[in-house]
Amino acid sequence: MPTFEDRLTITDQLVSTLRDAILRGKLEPGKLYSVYKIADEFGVSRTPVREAMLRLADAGMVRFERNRGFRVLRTSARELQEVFQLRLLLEVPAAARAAMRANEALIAEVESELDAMAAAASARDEAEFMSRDRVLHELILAASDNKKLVESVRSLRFVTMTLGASTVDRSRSLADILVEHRPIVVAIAAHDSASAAAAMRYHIIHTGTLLLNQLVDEGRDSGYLDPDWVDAFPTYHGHAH
Amino acid sequence: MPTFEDRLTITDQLVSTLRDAILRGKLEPGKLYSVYKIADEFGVSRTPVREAMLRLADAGMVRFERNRGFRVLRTSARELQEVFQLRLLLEVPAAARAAMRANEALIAEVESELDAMAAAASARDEAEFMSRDRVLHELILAASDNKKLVESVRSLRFVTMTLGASTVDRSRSLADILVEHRPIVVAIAAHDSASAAAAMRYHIIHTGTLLLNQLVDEGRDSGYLDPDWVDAFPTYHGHAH
DNA sequence: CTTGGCACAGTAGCATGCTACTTGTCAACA
DNA sequence: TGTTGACAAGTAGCATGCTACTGTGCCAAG
Repeated sequence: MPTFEDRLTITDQLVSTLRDAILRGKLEPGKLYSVYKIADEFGVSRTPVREAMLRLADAGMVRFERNRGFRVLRTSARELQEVFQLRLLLEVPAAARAAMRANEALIAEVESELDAMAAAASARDEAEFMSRDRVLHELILAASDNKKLVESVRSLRFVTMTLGASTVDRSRSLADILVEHRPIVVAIAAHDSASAAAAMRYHIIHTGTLLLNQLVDEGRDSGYLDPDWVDAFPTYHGHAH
Repeated sequence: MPTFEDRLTITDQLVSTLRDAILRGKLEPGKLYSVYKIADEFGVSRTPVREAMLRLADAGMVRFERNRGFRVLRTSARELQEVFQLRLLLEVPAAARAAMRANEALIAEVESELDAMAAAASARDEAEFMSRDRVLHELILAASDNKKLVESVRSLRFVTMTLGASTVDRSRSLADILVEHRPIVVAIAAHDSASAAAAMRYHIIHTGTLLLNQLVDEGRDSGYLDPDWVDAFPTYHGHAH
């Protein structure tokens, strides 16, 4: 008896839709919205909208304000630093472990994903590129055989993705980021965990630095920034470079 | 004008209450419950109960089953391994950083907490002991100055706390666990980050091993267990021991 | 004894009703 | 002009109504 996979609830669909809306800037940070209006807009009742927003509130993307509405939260530079510090702690060892555990199937997958990223980069298709980037990182994380690790990083990444909608010339950054991924993939294919770790570390540091600079350049968030955030935690580095 | 702190919503109160109920075994793992009955029991409507359970479902403590109820999930050995692998990745560097950043205030706090743990241990007050243990770990994590790190570990710990209610002689383990905390605190007070990392690593490994063995001894979860889970990820160790 | 189907009770998911509270407006007034 | 205060609009939070769906038990047919 083929038990059908539970069909998605309206709430589940709204979580994705509304999260995308926030990430794409359709719901603007800092502004107040109401469950009433969102529900009308989507032609559903208030309940699933509220439940979806509560999930996003849990993830730190919005905040409910009693009897006023909910506010889309602006990612602060501080948060960005915290996220990239955690990604260093999690993804660098994960890359090393992926290199240790890599089999032919995984190697084929990551190489295929890298090719797709290259294609998206030369096509200047930023959305596709970012999507492929995410998948590649998740492949590497999944290879470490720890589901909670994958979930942790996934939720961390949502925080940073809010910034993707800003209007900066990315053509160069896109190529840059691509170049950083190749040594990770190569190291994994060669079962060279130290190199994989080093390459992943370099990549995450570079990406984080770019995003932080972007935030500062935009004049947002004059708050405290730790210039040494990269070396805040002692970590497994792979080899020095 | 003293803006009063928003009074807690019923949902917020229920999240704590119901989570405690699960951790204390009042809601039994594997059993099906219904929002209807819980709502009646607490004298509130179904909505806040449902919203609270949805938060716990997000945290992985329960799972809703369509038109059937919600099931309290049993922590599997697999999950336990994953949690302790992540805690190694996060708390060991955090301990090292805490040692680097420690000031008089922090040192006083952790030492005070350690004393309280010792008192609770000799009084065989397991609940108090576990509570102090949690606070000590959170102090160390908070010293790393990364709120998302604190939150990540906090949610990870909830998963393992489900096991606390089982009936095993803990008097020895209690003393054991206390002994492991002292070198962490001493290293932090001495600003010796390598020793702090090594002590934290040893502690987490020992605690994880104890809980895993307990699970296996109880015959639960015959599933796959990686005997080398400790060394799965290359990490910063502090010094060898 | 086995099988099948059929009524029945119980539930999540969604829709909607209701209320206390917050904020903004604007007129009356000092 | 500046201040106040009643009033209106809008909202989250909670309560409740409604429905399609699920598993269970009974009973009859084989």
